[in-house]
Amino acid sequence: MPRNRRPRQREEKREEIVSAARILFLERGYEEVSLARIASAAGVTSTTIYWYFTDKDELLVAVLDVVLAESLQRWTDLAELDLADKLVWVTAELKGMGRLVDTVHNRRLSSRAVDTWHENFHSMADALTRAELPADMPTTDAEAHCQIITFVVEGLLTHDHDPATARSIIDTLVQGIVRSQ
Amino acid sequence: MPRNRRPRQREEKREEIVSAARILFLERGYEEVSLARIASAAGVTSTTIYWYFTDKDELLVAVLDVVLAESLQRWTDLAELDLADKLVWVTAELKGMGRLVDTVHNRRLSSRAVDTWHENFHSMADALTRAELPADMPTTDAEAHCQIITFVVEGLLTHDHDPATARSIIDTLVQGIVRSQ
DNA sequence: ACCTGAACACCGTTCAAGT
DNA sequence: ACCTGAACACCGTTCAAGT
Repeated sequence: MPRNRRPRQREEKREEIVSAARILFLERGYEEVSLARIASAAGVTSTTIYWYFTDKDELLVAVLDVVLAESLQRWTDLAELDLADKLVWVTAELKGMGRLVDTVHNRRLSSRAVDTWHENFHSMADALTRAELPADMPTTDAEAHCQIITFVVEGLLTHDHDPATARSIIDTLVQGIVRSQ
Repeated sequence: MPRNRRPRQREEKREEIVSAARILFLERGYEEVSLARIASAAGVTSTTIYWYFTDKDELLVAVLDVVLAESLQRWTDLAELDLADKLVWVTAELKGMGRLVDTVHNRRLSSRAVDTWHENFHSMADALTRAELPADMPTTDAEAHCQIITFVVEGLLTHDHDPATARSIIDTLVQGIVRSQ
């Protein structure tokens, strides 16, 4: 089926570029890695990247999408844990991702694509967090707690502490929520 | 007194560069503003900036220092407010500063100077926050609450919400702390 | 001591040209 | 459709030269 082969190859080349970018972005940081460096790691020329992505920011979004999808998949296995354990898991799972968080916050102001991804990410994180809170919690309180949880997780990711401190911060946070009921 | 005149002029020129950089960094963002643009706003050549600062990051640090010093000065007038009101004031005072917060987090990974400033900032913010918590609060709890407060304030600064939502988030946060006693 | 203009190495991006 | 090499406009930074 020749109709299938081309799209397939295109998809593979695209994934090679994304996975090269992913490794380098996580290792050295978005602004530190040139498209030329990514291209050579993916076995193409830097201009070739523009055949697959409109610009560097859209390549970043593609990387964010795969990273998020993988984490989201693992999140599903956590159903039986309580809130504190889930939050500890998230900070551990996304450890070493602090650079990407900073980059998203930074590029969002210059790139529509990154800004949109960021907005979508937060609505998703919000919905996921909301589901962890007691169903009978008043909406206003729940929304505030969601924001606080998100901010604390982002803070933990971007400021890295040792696991014990992180655990203590999360416990304190969760106790405040539980006690509010 | 000719011994005084030169240092004075040097100080003035330096301040002109810093204040030009400050305006532009806040308006358009650090990475969006070239040294050439700052230089022309300050009435010099871009290479002249290197006579006063070793690189662009050190100019950023100089801007951060004056902005922080001014905010710190105003902070002193708040002695009689309670914690929630102080936090609301901080988020309002530093409104429009979100860009700088993102930039610091971003550049800290590439610049020793920015990283050091960031560390100092957090020890200072920590000490200031600690002083707002009840003196009889156990150290571990107090440290955790300090981190949570800092993360929430940073989150509010970098994700801007309308004042009412910010107020509600801060109230919820402070209630959790008060109830923990 | 202070400031400049020219130059350097690099960057993301564009484009005409190839297959 | 896909990929390239050459070129563009810009960037932070360096440096030899001026005052």
